[in-house]
Amino acid sequence: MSQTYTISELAREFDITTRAIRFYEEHGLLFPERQRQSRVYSQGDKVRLKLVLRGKRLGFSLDESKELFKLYDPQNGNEKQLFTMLNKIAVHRSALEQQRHDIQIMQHELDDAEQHCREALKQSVEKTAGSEQ
Amino acid sequence: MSQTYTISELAREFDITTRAIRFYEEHGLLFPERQRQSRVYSQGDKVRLKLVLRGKRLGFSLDESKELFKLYDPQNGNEKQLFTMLNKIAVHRSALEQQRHDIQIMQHELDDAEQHCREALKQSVEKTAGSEQ
DNA sequence: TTATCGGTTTACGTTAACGTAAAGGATAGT
DNA sequence: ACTATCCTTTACGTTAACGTAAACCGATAA
Repeated sequence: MSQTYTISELAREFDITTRAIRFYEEHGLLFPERQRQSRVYSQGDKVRLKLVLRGKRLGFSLDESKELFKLYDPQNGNEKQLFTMLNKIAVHRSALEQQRHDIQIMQHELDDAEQHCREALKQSVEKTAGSEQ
Repeated sequence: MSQTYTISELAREFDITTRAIRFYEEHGLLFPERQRQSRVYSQGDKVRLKLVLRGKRLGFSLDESKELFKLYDPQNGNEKQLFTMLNKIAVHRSALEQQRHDIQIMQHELDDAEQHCREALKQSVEKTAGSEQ
């Protein structure tokens, strides 16, 4: 038997609320089983949850993450569908490239901002030192 | 005189609606002047708009972008504020690092997905070829 | 002069992603 | 038996980021 998890275990581990986890299930991102009435989450559920949260950090909507799930699992349909998939993969890929680019630029901007900040701080400290007796 | 822009020029250039642009102004991200009643956008406004949209692509909220503006412009306050700024810069920086990491992983996942997809496609094509006369 | 483009304000509508609260079942400890 | 601790469902509330529509002003081309 592979390990399973309760809803609050997952909530603790990923630092989210149980409400959010149930919400993700409601929207078809998780599929826990049941013991009596309680939800029991599999490894697969945990992985999907991780993917959802990673997507969120990149600004993906839940629907977009759901789309990615479809791309990841090997549900190879007919040829037309496979081409559609390849297309979607390409689209996601270029979006990620754009993001990488955006991040690089922002990092440089933060570098500049930090430098300006440090210089201003230096000035400030010197002035203070100069006015001391 | 440096160049200025009308609202619809910016809308076209960045492929957004004028409504969005006015919304950003309402929330203190842009500060166009007025000619009669019409808004006139400066280079600075254009740059800020670009920053906002870049932020959006990375999943930043408008408030977060607004915060970044404060970090970028040289409004060096007192020392305490400067330290606060350095702190915020560090926080943003680590968020960007996290995102870079997330992107790398997702890119690998897309690689895998594409490979699986191509293999399935190959199988499918071979089967079709085999059943031809 | 009338119609057509922009542009404007005001204001209500919408969607996503939960938060929050109410009311209650199941089980374990005292 | 009582309390506490998880879990459940149901349902209304909230925030961000606009969309959409109505009603209107000002310049300009026919």
